[in-house]
Amino acid sequence: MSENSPEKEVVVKKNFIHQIIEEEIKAGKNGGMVHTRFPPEPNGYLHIGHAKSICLNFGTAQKFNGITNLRFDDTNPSKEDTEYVDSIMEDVRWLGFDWGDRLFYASDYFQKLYDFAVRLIEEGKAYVDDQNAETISSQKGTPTRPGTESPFRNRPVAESLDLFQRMKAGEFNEGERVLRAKIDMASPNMHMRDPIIYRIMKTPHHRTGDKWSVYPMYDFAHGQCDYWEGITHSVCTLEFEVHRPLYDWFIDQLKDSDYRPRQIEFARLNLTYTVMSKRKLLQLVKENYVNGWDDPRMPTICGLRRRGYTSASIRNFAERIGVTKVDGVIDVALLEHSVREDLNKHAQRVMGVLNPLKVVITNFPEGQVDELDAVNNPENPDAGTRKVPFTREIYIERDDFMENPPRKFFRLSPGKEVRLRYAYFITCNEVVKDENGEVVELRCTYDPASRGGNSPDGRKVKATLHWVSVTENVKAEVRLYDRLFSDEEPDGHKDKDFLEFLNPDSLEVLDNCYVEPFVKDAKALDSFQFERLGYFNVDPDTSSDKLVFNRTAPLRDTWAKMQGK
RNA sequence: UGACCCGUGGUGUAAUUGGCAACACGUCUGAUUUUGGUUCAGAAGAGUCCAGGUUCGAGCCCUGGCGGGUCAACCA
Repeated sequence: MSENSPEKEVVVKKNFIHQIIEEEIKAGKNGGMVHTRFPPEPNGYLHIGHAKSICLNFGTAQKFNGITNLRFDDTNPSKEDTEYVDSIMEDVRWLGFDWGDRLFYASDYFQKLYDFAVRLIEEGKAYVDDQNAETISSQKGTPTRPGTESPFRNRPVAESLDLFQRMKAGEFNEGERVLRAKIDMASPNMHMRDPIIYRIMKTPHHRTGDKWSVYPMYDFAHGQCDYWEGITHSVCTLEFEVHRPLYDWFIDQLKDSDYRPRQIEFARLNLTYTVMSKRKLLQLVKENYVNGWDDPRMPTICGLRRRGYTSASIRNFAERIGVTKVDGVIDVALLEHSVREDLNKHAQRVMGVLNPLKVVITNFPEGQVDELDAVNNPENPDAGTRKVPFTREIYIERDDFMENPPRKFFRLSPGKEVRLRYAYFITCNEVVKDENGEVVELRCTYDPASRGGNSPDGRKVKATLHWVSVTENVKAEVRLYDRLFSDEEPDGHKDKDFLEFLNPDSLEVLDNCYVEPFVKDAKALDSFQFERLGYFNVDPDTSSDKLVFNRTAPLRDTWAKMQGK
């Protein structure tokens, strides 16, 4: 119904990367071509932080009439899997982006990468090191102290060549030898201290099987892939800033013209009340703190989608937050605002009662069904109207009745008259309680002249209540979500684990809810506004005999806010 | 004590590249309303981390501090 709203395209603001590109184009660089790439590692599901990167990479290319490649950075078979490849493609597509026929894998370049490594050895710019991980690491030095050179650093080229070939042939065990670039063990940049560029791995690769037993490291693969694909702008997050000299060093060895990809770093997205690291998200899933990667409380793309977020709202959000090198934290309220804005314009309105309280209209004929007209979306007259059945017995929201109301409570209470949305004015005459003193039923009378919601005598009422017929309805389960963590920055505490801040009330399941018949044929992911309550969408758990809704976001609620004070 | 990066209302982003700080979210008023939603009108809130300097003029340039982040995986 409103999963996507492509008609309203996102206005792309100018950020510092666009500014750099504009200047380059003015200077005639790359013949005015802009070619970006989105390079996920297939070792987890995409989250809202990746969405920012996706929108940046694809959006930037679109802005400058360029193109974007999708490239899986699959250089570590021990962590990667095709399960993730599929979900990543689905998510990028759902976000509304298209890589055309430019789907690549770092593994496509394994042979070229290997050949390039051989060339570096031949040129005396790389060597095989026989030392183990601990030894190599101890020779690395520290950020303030230079490292020491490996005893194998100056072994004959022929020897390195032979050993590297035998590493590839599988003659050695994992960890026995590595290939290192010969750069500068005294560099103030740790990444330039003879970085390891190939390691032995015997784990089968999800695409190349057991063809290889040596795999390139990220630093040795990424820039070269960019180069071979003709990428002009290699946009990545801030933590790769210190890698840039190494990225450039490899390109320097490789390039045979003026062309070279340019790495530009930006700040990754952080959101209040959530964690964003893949490791932590994986932990939440593995240890069952949530129900899978697509749990609607997760900041994953699939979680947000299941929660009812539209791709348009995520694209708008990505645009709103901007792109800079300042690493900060975005208020989740901005994300929530983005969905409400989109859903307000597009969501079908419907009435649903979450915590039912039975109301008997004593002067309404028994057995009669009154079909009333209701507006489908006040923001969009073209959405038309529908019929809602009204009967002698209805449900209203428990919160909409108070026996002893405070001054500002406009809703129903003994003796008071309110409007039932699209139906009639009713007055509460009697409160029926059970033996515990709990209100179990209200007995009201209606004014037949107020059909449709207006009284001919011009009488005003302060409140309009939503309602659902006791006999004409669809029963449903509704899942209410709150933030997963109770702390603004759950992983921002040095002395406390982020799990300590898990919100025990992040999920509330209501299984005695009633919705008007209109929703009976709703399909998974369809979005609705339950009037006065919020936006809800149909969960895929829905079956033919059980309708399940997720609350995407509540409506702004000034009454709740007043009470909170 | 090293290298690199960053520092503008509560939060995020802007500022025609040197011309008296704007927009969004949030907050608070008020109006409208058959959703205490939406919409509309308005308000409060920073003098741009600090100190010097250049200049008629600095958030933008220079110098020096201070604060924060990243980097010592055979991860990406």
